[in-house]
Amino acid sequence: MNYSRQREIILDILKSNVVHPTAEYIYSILKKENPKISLATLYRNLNQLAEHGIIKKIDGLEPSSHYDHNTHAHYHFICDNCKKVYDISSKIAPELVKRAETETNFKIIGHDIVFHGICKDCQTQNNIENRKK
Amino acid sequence: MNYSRQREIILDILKSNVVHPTAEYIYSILKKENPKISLATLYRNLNQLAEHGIIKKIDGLEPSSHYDHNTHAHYHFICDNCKKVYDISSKIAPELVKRAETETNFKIIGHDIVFHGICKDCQTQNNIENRKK
DNA sequence: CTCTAAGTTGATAATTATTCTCATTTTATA
DNA sequence: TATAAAATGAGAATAATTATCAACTTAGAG
Repeated sequence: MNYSRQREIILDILKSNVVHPTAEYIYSILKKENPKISLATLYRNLNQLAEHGIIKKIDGLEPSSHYDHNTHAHYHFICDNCKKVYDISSKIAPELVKRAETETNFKIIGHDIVFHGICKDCQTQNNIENRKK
Repeated sequence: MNYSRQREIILDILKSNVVHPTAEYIYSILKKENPKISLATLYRNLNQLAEHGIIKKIDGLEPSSHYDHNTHAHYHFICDNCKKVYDISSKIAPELVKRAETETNFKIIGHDIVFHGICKDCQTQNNIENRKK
């Protein structure tokens, strides 16, 4: 990764923000310092920084939502290979929420956990033909 | 909510699927039974079913990604009112992952937790002027 | 029953977030 | 300092989702 002034500014903005902003917000700050900067440059650099582990991209299960008829409290697992989404039961939930509430003093109404890794099918058969995306 | 044949079919498809599908996948099935059905109808009904708590929409923090310079293992809290995203530390993580692995036999590589509720600012000041979206 | 208001639909345009393309400029190094 | 690789800005393209609107359904009151 070569040096770039733009990337440095983007990283500075992220470092000075506690409430992990969206690309849109970062861009609004960015333009003050560098009105010519392109939105593509911002996205390119955010992705690049994330790939190099310098920042983290926070989102759920990529671009599109998934829909689940099971409305009981439970968690999800998405397979990195075949992209299928499985259920995981949630016995640990109440303890988790209590700890988070104590730590923050926020009122916690709900939470979602998404695990990812390799599902059983993809572990056993070297499930390349089902690779997605 | 009035009865609708389309909504019934959509719910049936969801109920017969263990690996919580995307709208796109549901639509592909849907068209076999009812080639005239509109994509808008699908999305309308998915949202409606979710609002009524009949199904669950699985995704992260709504439409746009957020970016975080803190790459240490930690969780997030998003305020339902002002939409700000805060960090929460993650002492419970190893136990959580171990339990999920035992339950599923999947290989778990990572996980994300997103809590939501009302942050401290929005609890104390009745923070209506900061309401977002 | 049957009339009517509210709910729902299909078709398609619009919107939002993000990625792609490509000619130009910048960076690192031989 | 020449040059290959990397990065940029501008704008077009894409993907997922929502909005619009006239026509059709549904449910309940009479």
